[in-house]
Amino acid sequence: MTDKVRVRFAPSPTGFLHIGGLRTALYNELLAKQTGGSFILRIEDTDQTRLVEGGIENIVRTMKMMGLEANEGVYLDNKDQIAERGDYGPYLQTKRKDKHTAYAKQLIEMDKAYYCFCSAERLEDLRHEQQTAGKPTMYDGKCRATPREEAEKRIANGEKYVIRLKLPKQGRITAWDVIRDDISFDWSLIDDQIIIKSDGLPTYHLAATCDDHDMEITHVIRGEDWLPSLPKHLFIFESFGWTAPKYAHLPLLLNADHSKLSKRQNDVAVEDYLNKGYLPQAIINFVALLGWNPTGDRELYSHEELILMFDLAKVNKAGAVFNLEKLDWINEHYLRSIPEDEYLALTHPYIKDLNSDQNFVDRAALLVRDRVTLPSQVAELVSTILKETVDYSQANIAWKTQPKEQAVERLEAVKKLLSDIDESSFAKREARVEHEQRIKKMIMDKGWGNGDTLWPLRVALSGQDKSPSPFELLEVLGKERSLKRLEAAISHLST
RNA sequence: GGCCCCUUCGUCUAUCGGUUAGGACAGCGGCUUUUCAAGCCGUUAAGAGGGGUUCGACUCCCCUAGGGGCUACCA
Repeated sequence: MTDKVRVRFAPSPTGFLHIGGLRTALYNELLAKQTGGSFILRIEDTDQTRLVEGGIENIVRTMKMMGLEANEGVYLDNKDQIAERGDYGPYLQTKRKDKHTAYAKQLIEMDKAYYCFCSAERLEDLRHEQQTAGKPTMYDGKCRATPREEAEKRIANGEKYVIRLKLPKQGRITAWDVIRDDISFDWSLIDDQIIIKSDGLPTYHLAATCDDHDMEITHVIRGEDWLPSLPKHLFIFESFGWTAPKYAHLPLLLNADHSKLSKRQNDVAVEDYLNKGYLPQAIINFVALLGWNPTGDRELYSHEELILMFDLAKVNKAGAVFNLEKLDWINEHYLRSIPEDEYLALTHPYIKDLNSDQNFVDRAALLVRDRVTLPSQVAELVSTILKETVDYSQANIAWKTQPKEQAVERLEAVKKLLSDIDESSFAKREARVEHEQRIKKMIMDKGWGNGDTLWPLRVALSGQDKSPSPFELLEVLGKERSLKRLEAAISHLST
């Protein structure tokens, strides 16, 4: 036995990485990294009816994109093929079928489990009966007393069967949870859970517990929806005489109406957020703080800082509403603080076709950096600016009630002022300050107002009522484009 | 219905018996300003209810209410 922390994220490959699963994976990873332990990815694929083609690859790939890579278990090799690493494999649960079968047999030997021959129909009828009688719906224990020899004979005769846990029928069990402390349950209300299905594969309850033991998992960090089945899991550990891992049941992620986060009300796939352009570090930051906070007076943490500060015992008990406004705010923050070239790479796909001058495109993108929440939003803000010919029909070039003639006069003056500057210093990066000083000086000298000069100038350059400042626009457009637009605006006003 | 869990501003949260109950997002207001953003400053807003325990409860206990989860040969 090691005393190192060994934790696992164990999704079932039903298609995609769920945002709640991401947080579970993250908390596992944080604990592992913090303690120098192992973070294991195990795939729980025992439900053959719910397998989705490519589901495993998708989950692993998404985790990798999020910066969450398991150092043990399932991964994708350099040919993008599912592979496994580590000394506790296999890490694909169905490959462990023989182990599970053996453990189930052992439980039967120990009289901690039994064969059950009840048909799905009988079970359904039973449930229905109990329901209408207002009683708890659970297995009535019909096969519990069937002698093993008789059961084995029936199996030999080809009868279909499942294996059920033979749970105590009286007394209480008190379980301990890192987040919730003691929780106790009445054994009489807990169902004799099926652990081996009629297809021979184990259910979660057997597979997860046995695998956790075999893999020497020290902490099971999983969603709160597993809390009710904790006694069954502890029963399995106890039956084998194994030491159970520490359990930490995470509060659920919620819809706005406080129901369990669902597809109907929210995007629940991590890739949905990635596709929209949310940055991995923003999603991680956001999700980490849903249900946990190291101090309460700080919102922005890098992955490394989260690793340093994470504390499982400080995780909240109550569910957390998944609120996109905060995610937006965090994303804006990261979008503005990443290196320029990263920002450009993110926005490029949305705007690269708007103008053939890619340098122009890039600088326009930079112009609206503090106006966007998501990279895709640059397109709308920048499309008018990037068009070589500006359409003024939707814009007001003249300021407020300013006469057209006056706007023309101001534009002519600016045009004249700018035409003497040579191209290279016109468009250099620091030029916006020079443009501003120069133009404002002229306005002062002439005794004009800022508004009646700068508004027409800005709209002439951008073609938009709302846009970045004229000085920035001049710099980004460069001399030729700027002068062309001034002319165009003047002629638009003169018609 | 039964079992289990949960309950601080609209939302995410801090507080681990003594605070003017703090921060953040959103909202609102202001500053700046040629517009819109950004930025900066300010501001509205909370301990579900009722009992205890205690000199003193958001904090501990009980009850009630409300919410959620589970109740599958799914995880």
